[in-house]
Amino acid sequence: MSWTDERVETLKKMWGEGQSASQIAKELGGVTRNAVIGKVHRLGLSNRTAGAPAAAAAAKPEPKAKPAASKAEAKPKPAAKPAAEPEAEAAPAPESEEPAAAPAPKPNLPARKQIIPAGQPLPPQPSANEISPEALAKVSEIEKKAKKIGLMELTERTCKWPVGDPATDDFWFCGLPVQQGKPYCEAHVGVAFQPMSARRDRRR
DNA sequence: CCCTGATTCGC
DNA sequence: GCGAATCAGG
Repeated sequence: MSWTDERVETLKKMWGEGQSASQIAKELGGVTRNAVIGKVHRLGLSNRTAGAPAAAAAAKPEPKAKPAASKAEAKPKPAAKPAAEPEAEAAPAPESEEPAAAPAPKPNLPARKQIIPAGQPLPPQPSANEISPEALAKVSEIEKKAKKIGLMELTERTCKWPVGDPATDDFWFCGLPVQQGKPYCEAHVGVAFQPMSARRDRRR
């Protein structure tokens, strides 16, 4: 893979958005995070434009002539196509950059057909046992791949999700690699940290 | 150990 | 210019 214009553009964009080098590398594909970092430095944008780019520009207005060879400018473009470039430079107004730049147009399908109660005892609290079908399916699926480790094998980055009855032989911990920070693997994090379901239907 | 970016240096 | 290896943290 080489640093084509597009790839560099993606790199710039993502780096500007604060994405990590590894994330960028993953996105681009065919490169390692080292390559990305190396390129970032070569491009001279090791300094992320974050926080107050406008302020930095105002405080340090470099009277530098731009050697930018504008290819688009040389050609008189008939307004045939509104090929608008999302490139915004020299914006007088302070840009409010959103850290969450997810261009993924997720079709929020209301596939919430029914609520499936979790069959497993939930470690945190068996309170709101309302897990999305997807998450549940995910869990039962990874449960097959679970390393099924014992209490002694638990380390700081093994999923500590218990499965089975502790009073039985058939008891083990998931043991898969945890999601950074969390005590569980990705799948189990999904069911462990549910977005506070509206739990107001208390009996009274 | 996982991750982060920064730097070096042979290619 | 490129990026793996390495360094230096978190």
